[in-house]
Amino acid sequence: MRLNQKFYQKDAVQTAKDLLGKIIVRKYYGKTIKVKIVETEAYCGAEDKASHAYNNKKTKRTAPMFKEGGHSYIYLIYGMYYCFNVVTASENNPHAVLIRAVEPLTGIKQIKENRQIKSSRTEDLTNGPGKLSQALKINKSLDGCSLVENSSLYIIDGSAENFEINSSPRVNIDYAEEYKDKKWRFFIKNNKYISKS
DNA sequence: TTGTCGATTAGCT
DNA sequence: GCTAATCGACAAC
Repeated sequence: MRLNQKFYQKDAVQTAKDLLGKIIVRKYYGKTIKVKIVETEAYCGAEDKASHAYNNKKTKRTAPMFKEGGHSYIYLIYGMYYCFNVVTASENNPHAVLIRAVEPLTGIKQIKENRQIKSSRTEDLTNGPGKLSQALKINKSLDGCSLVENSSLYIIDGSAENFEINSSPRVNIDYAEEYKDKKWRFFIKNNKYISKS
């Protein structure tokens, strides 16, 4: 079942943990790809120095972060990769969860078409934020859309499997001073699709 | 209008 | 471990 509005109305840290094990559904040209979320990072409100929305900085790029929980926030990084975030909490309270890695479930043929990599390892297809966006054909046209209403990108419940959640400091945010050591990166323990050990 | 640089990745040493 | 690739958002002028 699709996750409802209420699921996203929590702070980013709580939602980041709750999103582990959930399924992202991506549809285009009549094709469907499903992947399981195995790694996330929380970016938490105006106080978080690692966040693009630190100090309530609202710009053209960060505007979706100020929407109500349940919208997407997608931006271009390093001129070549997109990062996919899920906006959480309430309107004008800029929380977001970066999806860092997923495990392919269905549509692996489509994913391989989108990725075009030399490596034959399935693990290399989606084990990083830029990789999974490429794999799912996620781009600016989906920026700011509602994951509760949109029919080509949304998130559903996972299976009732049990797993253990690990946490660690977030990746590549050395500039964030006292916030860089916060353990706001969450991942499923022992899953081989996470981006780094 | 211009210059800087990033919540990354792949390929090479 | 190191670094090029490649773009638009952002801030300074």
